[in-house]
Amino acid sequence: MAGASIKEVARHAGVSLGTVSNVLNRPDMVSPTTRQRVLDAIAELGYVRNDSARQLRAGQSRTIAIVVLDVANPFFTDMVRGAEQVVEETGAMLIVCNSGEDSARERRHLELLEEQRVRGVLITPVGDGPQPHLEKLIDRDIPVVLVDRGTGRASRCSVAVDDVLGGRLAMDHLLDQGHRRIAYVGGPLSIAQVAERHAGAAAALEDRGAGAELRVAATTSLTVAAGRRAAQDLLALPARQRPTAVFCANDLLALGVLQELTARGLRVPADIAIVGYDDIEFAAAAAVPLSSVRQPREQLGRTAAELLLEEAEHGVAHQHRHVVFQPELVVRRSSDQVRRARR
Amino acid sequence: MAGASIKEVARHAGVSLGTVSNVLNRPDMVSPTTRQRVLDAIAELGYVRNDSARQLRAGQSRTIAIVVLDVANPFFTDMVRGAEQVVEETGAMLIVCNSGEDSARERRHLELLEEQRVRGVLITPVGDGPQPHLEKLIDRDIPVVLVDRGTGRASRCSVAVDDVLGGRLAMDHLLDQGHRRIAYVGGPLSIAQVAERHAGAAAALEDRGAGAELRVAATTSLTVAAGRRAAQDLLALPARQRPTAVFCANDLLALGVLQELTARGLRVPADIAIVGYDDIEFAAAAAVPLSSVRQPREQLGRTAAELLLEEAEHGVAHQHRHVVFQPELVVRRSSDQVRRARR
DNA sequence: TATAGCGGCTAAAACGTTTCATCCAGTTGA
DNA sequence: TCAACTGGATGAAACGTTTTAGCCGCTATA
Repeated sequence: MAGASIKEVARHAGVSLGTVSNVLNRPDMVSPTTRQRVLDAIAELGYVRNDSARQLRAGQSRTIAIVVLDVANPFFTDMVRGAEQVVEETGAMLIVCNSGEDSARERRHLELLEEQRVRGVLITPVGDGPQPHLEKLIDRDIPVVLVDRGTGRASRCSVAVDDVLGGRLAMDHLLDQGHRRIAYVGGPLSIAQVAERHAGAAAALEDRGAGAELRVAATTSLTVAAGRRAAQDLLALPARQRPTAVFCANDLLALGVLQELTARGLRVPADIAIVGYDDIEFAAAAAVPLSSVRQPREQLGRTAAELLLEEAEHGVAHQHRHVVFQPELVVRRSSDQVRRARR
Repeated sequence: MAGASIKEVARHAGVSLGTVSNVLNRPDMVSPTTRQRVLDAIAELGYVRNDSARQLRAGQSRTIAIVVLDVANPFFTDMVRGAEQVVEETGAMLIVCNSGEDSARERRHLELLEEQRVRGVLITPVGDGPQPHLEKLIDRDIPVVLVDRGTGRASRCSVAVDDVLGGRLAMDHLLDQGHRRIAYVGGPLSIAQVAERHAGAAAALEDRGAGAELRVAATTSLTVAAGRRAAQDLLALPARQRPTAVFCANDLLALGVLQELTARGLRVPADIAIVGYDDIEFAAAAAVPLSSVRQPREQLGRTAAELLLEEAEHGVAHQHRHVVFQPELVVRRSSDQVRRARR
């Protein structure tokens, strides 16, 4: 029972091998009576298609992969859910791979995906430099869509949110609130999003921040724990260098900073204001509700998946596109001086 | 360049097909000089193994799947990370599938996984009843390990946390704090964890809760949004029926309840106390730090993966095991009457 | 000197599909 | 009555691996 092949089904139903295949793939090309005989045989033998053989013949799988930086970061899981919606409508399967911000793991995953001849890859790449493994996929005509990551490259589609603008929004807001010593918490800078959000903040400062300064507190990853450590570093500074506001590269960091500051007895935003990035669901529910730069998380995943499917379908005729969404600042208590007064 | 097969590599290196295969799979069986010739050819042609063909021949893939109830729930992503650690050490690949608490999607995923002849499946099943698709996998000798879900069945391994005990811990704590009208927020009850946590709470009440009552506020899913709706329902009750404490089936619900109560101007824990379940990272960082029943999230994933690999390796010789971890109550401000007084 | 053993390699079969060229028996049209 | 077509089925080839049996030339042993 376990492991009947198409051949045994054929024998059992007294028909040829090709006929069984037809029943499976274009049922209306076979007469109702034989079709039924075949279906009965299938049911009786508990036959299940062997996808390896199918793929081998087809040269391609019906699987699409999404490679994210951190599967435990709600920003990415929301993105995954968006992509899922689109992919599953087509009967394909979305598999989720986690690079964990580790470029060796990323490479390993891409190698395996290439061996599997996946139909396409959605990826938020770890590094910012040249991406030989991605190029290799593209050489093989496996469509690649960069997610949450713009690109000048004409060789692939991309879906991104304007991170420079996001950085500007956050910085402008903090400057508006009267802050003059501001820290940017994030890292590693090799992650493009981290660098661009910083660039935006720096540009805003440049434009109008006479007398203001932006210090970088580098982290090694984008997690709550890293945020806590960064906060410790900031608190170790001499009082007159200590920032009055912190802009974090993502919400996990911001939550970590918030936890550590609170644990050390500082008040947010009275002593130090915080702005995060992503606006994950938990930002609004934090001990002090977190101001954050909102990204259209599910939309990002949906759009990326749509571009990928389009490319997979149209092949060479496909025109690469670069979709850029606008972020939006959501001000909550963690950076709101007015409410602070009211508190 | 895109799509060289082993055959072309062989021709290019002037050697037979089997030799190339040997270079790939048991390099020391082939002499250094030919080995190098083959490796050169591989590099030059950009050859990449075709996993479909490999699997077809092997009859099995090197992929392990984990099917979770909600990929956006940090509890599950932590579990996934635990499983990843173990699986990747073996060179296999872990693919993450999301059933979204939807049994049709779960079935669809299992069908696809079966077609792919995955080496094994880690799953937190949606329903509690008989599980025909799981049985089907097992009939096919595909190992299945139930995660976060105990079972009496002898036909598979399982890894779980004692949910009845967890429910007891939460309820005992609330009773200790003097609460007498308590609500259990969770659902659907067809999810075993939901039912067992409730059972534990009910048992605790039975044991010692003279004069106390436990009302069930059923939800349709285990999300923040569902928690908010449940809180609205509770607030719609006449004042004298309104509970003074809420025990939630997971932390997402608890955060939702917390948000809604706060938005409606109620104080936590003064007006209503809350205890959650899972102790996800965000529980401690919530507006009011959340008491929660802690589960060993990553450990759960690691152990499950280890059991699965063991079964996959030893085949029939394998003895099914059922590992049960103990949960632990973490009391924070959301249910702490002492701190409430101090506040 | 015959024999056995061995390292290194080859040739061919097998895995389970899908597809393509054929074939066959009816039916239609002239 | 014959040719042309048609719907429904068949048989075989092909996809790219891995594995197994076997071959060949060499060395060590008796």
